[in-house]
Amino acid sequence: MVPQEEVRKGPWTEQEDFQLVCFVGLFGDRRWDFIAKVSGLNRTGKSCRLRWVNYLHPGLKRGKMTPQEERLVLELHAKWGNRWSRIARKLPGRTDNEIKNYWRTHMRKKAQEKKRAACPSSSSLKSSSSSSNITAVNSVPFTETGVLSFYDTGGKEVSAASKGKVEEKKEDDKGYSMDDIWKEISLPEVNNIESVLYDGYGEQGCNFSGPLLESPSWEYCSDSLWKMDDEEESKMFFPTTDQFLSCYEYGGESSLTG
DNA sequence: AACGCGCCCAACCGCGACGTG
DNA sequence: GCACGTCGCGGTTGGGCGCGT
Repeated sequence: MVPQEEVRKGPWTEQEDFQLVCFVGLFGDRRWDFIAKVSGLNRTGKSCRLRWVNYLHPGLKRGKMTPQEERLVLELHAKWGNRWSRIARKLPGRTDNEIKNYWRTHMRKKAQEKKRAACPSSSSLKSSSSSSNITAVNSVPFTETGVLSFYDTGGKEVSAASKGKVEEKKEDDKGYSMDDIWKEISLPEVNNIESVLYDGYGEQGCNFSGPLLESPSWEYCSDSLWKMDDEEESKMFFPTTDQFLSCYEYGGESSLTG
């Protein structure tokens, strides 16, 4: 499955993003190897999939986790351990990678804080940032020594707590290029995120049919591509090339040719 | 102002699961 | 039943950026 030419690695360019978005729009987000080939991107299907799932998917949220999401992550991690993708399915707009990264950084920090708290002698408690918002730290799977074994799966201490709503939040803290892309596609500003992380959110996958849906041109995929059943896939509507490309003013390089 | 450090996140890798011929 | 190709997941890494000294 190695293309003739050398496979590109490393950061994606806007042009590549654009191409990938186009081809995913045309062929769906299943046939990654196929997309990788026909798109002309010298990327592996794997790389394309990752880029789409973690960055280009229209339903993605960006920005910091809300306290509710943080709680949910804690809770679900305690329940399921490092099943990041599974956890991600309960957090609309969040990817497994994002959650994984979040857990890695934030929870490690918490572990250190807790460790320090357990050993007050080392009183250099400088920790600053993200601890302020988290209220459910108790459910973090610390070991008995107080040290968080980061990659230990949790599995206990499931607090029955907190199924919260995702609060509104501003997500503009980073002006990312893809945001510009979606803007270019004339999408409305993200409305209030009222998506409720209710208990029965369901294993059938995240449903972005709500306010997260940003671009009208993505309606056909926004709630199905994220985690799509085969059945849904078969029902899925794909626009024609013209329909799709017109959304992007393809060839007009008005949007994101770099 | 310069430097060092830590955080954050995008991307890669390896491996197992799954589907198909 | 087996081999091969593809996909998905979890773990890891490297670079950019912000903040503190």
